[in-house]
Amino acid sequence: MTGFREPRTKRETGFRVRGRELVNIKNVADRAGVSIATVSHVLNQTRRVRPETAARVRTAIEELGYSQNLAARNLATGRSNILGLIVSDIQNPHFPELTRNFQDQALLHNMEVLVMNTGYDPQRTSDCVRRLIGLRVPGLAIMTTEYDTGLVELVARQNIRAVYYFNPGPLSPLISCILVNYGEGIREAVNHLEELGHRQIAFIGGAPHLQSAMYRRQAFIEQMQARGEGAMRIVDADFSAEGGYYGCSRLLSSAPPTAIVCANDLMAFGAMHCCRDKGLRIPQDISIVGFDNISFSQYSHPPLTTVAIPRDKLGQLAFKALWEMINRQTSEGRVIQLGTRLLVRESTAPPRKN
Amino acid sequence: MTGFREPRTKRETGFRVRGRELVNIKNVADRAGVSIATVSHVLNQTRRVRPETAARVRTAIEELGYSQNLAARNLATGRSNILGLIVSDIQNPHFPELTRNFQDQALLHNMEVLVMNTGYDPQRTSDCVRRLIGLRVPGLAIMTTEYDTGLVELVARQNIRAVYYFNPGPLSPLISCILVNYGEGIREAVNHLEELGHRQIAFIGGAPHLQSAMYRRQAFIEQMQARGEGAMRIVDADFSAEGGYYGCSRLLSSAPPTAIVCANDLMAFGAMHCCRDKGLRIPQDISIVGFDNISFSQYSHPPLTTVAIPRDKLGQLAFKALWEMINRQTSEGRVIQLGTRLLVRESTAPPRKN
DNA sequence: CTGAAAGCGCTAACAC
DNA sequence: GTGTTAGCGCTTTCAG
Repeated sequence: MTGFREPRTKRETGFRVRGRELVNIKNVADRAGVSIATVSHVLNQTRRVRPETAARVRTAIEELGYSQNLAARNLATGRSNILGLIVSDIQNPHFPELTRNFQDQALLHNMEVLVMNTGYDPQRTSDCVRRLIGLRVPGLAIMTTEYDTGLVELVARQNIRAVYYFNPGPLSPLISCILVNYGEGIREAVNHLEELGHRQIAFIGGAPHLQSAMYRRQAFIEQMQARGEGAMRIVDADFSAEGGYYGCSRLLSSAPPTAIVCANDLMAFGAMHCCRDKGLRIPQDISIVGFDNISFSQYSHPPLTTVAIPRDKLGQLAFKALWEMINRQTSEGRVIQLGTRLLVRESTAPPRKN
Repeated sequence: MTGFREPRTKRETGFRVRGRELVNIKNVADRAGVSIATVSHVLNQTRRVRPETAARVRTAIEELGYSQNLAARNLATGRSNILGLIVSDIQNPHFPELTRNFQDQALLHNMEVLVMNTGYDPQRTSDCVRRLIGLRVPGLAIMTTEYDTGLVELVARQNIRAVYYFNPGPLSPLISCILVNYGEGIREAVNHLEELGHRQIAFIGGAPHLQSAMYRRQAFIEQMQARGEGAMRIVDADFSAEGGYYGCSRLLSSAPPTAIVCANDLMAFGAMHCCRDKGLRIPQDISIVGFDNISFSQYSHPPLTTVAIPRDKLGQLAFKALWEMINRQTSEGRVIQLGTRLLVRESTAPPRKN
């Protein structure tokens, strides 16, 4: 059936065969005069090794400049030390802040984080997931609010733990989520403006197909209706500063409102800029409220009144929830509800008396 | 010497032994009625396969929901499909912009990007490199300006291609770099202010141990001296908005300058904020210039005059240089010189007449 | 155009 | 406390 063949050439010189390792665990073992098992165990501290032996191994590692091949390790153990983190827009400061906290936590547990960017495209979220599946990541933080149908199932089928930033449906030992109470935040914002005396309040939303944009938009509508306000104007933009600018310019083109609530800070920046370009002073002529409390919001001029998501916690909580599932410390995923807090700063004031 | 032992249990049921793959290349091969080799070649298009055979394989892949194990692939080929990107501060918008471009390019070439953050700590740069070496990344973009001695050598010894954001010493087929002409940028900034009539120009620098901070600081000193200006005040901060704020407050505490050049935009934001807190109007009472042209600089109020690094190109150029080396399209690394351009916006104006 | 099988570097079960 | 070795899933050489 098949021909017999001499074993292929093995490493004989110090050079690499077929582009292989410069120095591997075998070399270290030889140098230290121990078996490769011992080296492995010293490296991973997976069983007791006599101190002198361990020291010899470590010396050999040092001398040879050995570095463990993680691909091999991952293959042998069947799981990778890389976690996936998928975000909507790495250029929106909200996400770097989250990313940093997530990474810092991961680092403490010797995990790497592969950050992927979808640009708010649900299709790309699934693409990213597929790529991460190939890497056999043990866990995934999907911190985008947009997703294709079937995404959650795709992940679960691979037995990968995941934390979502939206409601992924029924929980399981593989599924957790972090839910921000967008509605409450928007309500606070509207209440604040109403209490200041505003009646013409407009809203600049995110792209209407995004879940998080929908929630905020819907909450705005409900709150305004509850207040019995008819004068309610809504434009949809795209969560970017540019979008905020153009959204605002549309609002100002006829019957300008006295206050604008923006679905995120980035759009609020754009809106502030637009207002000034039209000669409106903030907050004397028009009040602006943002959402997210990205670190820049306090450095804008005037400092932006915004609905704060506890962003320092976001990345940490996501990691923690993921880690618990990966290490099976929970029989079931978690639902983490995150409240918001209105930070009143100088971009809001009572409307001008006419 | 060693005992004989029956071969360990093999996969017999559809279940996993020792936590292994749910579906692997073998399963696909069996299902398609071909050999493993054929599946591999269909997957990677590394040799001609009869169309019908290929189709059968693809059907099997589809039906089984097979996803290639990249750890195994990487182990077998001896190189990973992950590139490392090390940045100083993912929360400084300069870096997300760079990151995004780099990642977009990488994606086009089926590469993943592992982004790591050093927080401006040179020690952490080396740590990151070591972790990436373990992953056997084929290439590394070290876009930090701070580094330990020996870093370049550490990387080169592992035969890893790298692009640096500083001058790494002699080039080699493994080493490229992107050098921003900081000095020229600072000179433009100072010239601009001088031409407006400013004589008391101060400087807020980055952390003094960083190379990029040094360059900018030095250029400022030289340019001021060349102009024969004695009234030159310099404070060192840390490239953050907070740092800019406190640096500025120190400058304003005695003999306030009429203009401030900041070593990056983030510090300029902080400085602007501080000026306003002290009752100074920008630009009437004091002019501010930034450096980097992060996307927010045009949304600040007033829009920030800044020295622009062509940031859209930065990530792309870094990737391109790396890719060329990885594919040995160049016999030698590249030195990419990047010029800057002063964007005059509304944060600068002639000094007030006394 | 296709298949068999060696081997990538490591882990972990088993033997001593 | 330490060593031997099967096997992780894949690529790729060699043989048809």
